[in-house]
This record gives sequence, structure tokens and C-alpha cells, in this order.
Amino acid sequence: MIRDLLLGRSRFKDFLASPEGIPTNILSERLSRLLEHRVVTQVPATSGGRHLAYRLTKKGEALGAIILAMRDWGLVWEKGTRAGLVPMQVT
Amino acid sequence: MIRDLLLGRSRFKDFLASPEGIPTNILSERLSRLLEHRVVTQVPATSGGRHLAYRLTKKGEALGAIILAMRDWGLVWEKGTRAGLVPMQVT
DNA sequence: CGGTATCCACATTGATACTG
DNA sequence: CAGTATCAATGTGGATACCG
Repeated sequence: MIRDLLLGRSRFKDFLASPEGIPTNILSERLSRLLEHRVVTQVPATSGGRHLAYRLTKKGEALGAIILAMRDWGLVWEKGTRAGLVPMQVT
Repeated sequence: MIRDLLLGRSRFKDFLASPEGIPTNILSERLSRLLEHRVVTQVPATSGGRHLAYRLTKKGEALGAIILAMRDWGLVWEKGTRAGLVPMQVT
């Protein structure tokens, strides 16, 4: 999920669509906790629309370093680790 | 515990003595799993003695990068994070 | 000292149904 | 679409007692 956010995904449905197959209740609870710890914030998904999108805060973006370190470790030391995650464009 | 190993601690009792206060059964089970995944290996603690010590493998040492990334994140973003961990001397 | 063996408490997960 | 509400299943952790 954090990975999804780092990849630029931001909508509830995007997270649901991820290959893990997370149930809505779990996703919802996790988002609450991330909001609580200010790792993500909510922003309007579309201008004027009623739906919300989730964006990483600076604090959340900083987690990228950890995720990348884990990814690298996996690629080097664990067979079968796939490298889907590429650092996001800072556009 | 990985942190302890990175700091050069290697004995069962050393891990037990850590401030977390881990019970023997949990510690034992975790060491088994780390052995299984070849993150640690067993070596004789004293030459000739019957006791064992645990040492990180290369794979295990590589986890240091992740631990440090987490430590750094904590120091920057979470108040009250203490910085006990300093990278080990490569002697 | 370095573990095993029990047993219980609690947190996390997951499936599923329902709602504004 | 974006959740909330239940409930059962599983995992993980912790206390404690015991053993070679």
C-alpha cells in the first residue's frame, strides 16, 4: 500500500485492485492508522468531486528509503523477489 | 535482536538481557527461523566450550542497511526515537 | 546457560454483507 | 465508489515451569 502510494496510486479502489487482494475493512483501518500517524493525508480526488485521494506526506515519502532498502535486500538475497518498485518521478 | 547481532552481541543470554525482555521461548523460536533462512549461523562460543554463539551471515549483515534506514527515519520523523545503533566496526 | 513445553491473551487478518 | 459492521480463523507474544 505504501508501495502503491510511492508508485503514484492514490485511490481506495487502486489499493483494492493491487495483487494482494486486501479486503475493504483492513484497507480502511490501515488508512486510518496512517492518517493518525500523519504518514498520509486526504485530498480531493477530483476537483469538485466528492471522492477522496490519499497522498503521502513528507514523513510518508521518507519511508521510501526503507522500502527501497528492503527491495534491494530482497533482490540480492531472496530468490524470486520481483522488482516492481521503481522510485517515483518527482514531477 | 538483529540489532544486538549488529552490535556484536552473540549469545543467547545477551539477547535475553536486552531491554525488550524477550522470553526464552520466543527468542529460541526466532533464532530457529533466522537459522532456517540463513540470516544467522551458529559458531562455538568459546573454543572447546559446549555453548554456542550466533553470528550474522553476509545475508544477515546486509539487513543492516534496512535497520539503519529505519533508524534514520525514526530519528527524523518520530519524536522520542533513541539512537542506540551505530554501525559495527568491520575489524 | 541454553534451551523445550504449555497455555493463555491479544492483535491482525480475511470473508462477507451491507450502506450512503 | 468508499467505506462500516460482524465474526471466525490464525498468528504472535508473553508468563511460567521445567530440563540437560
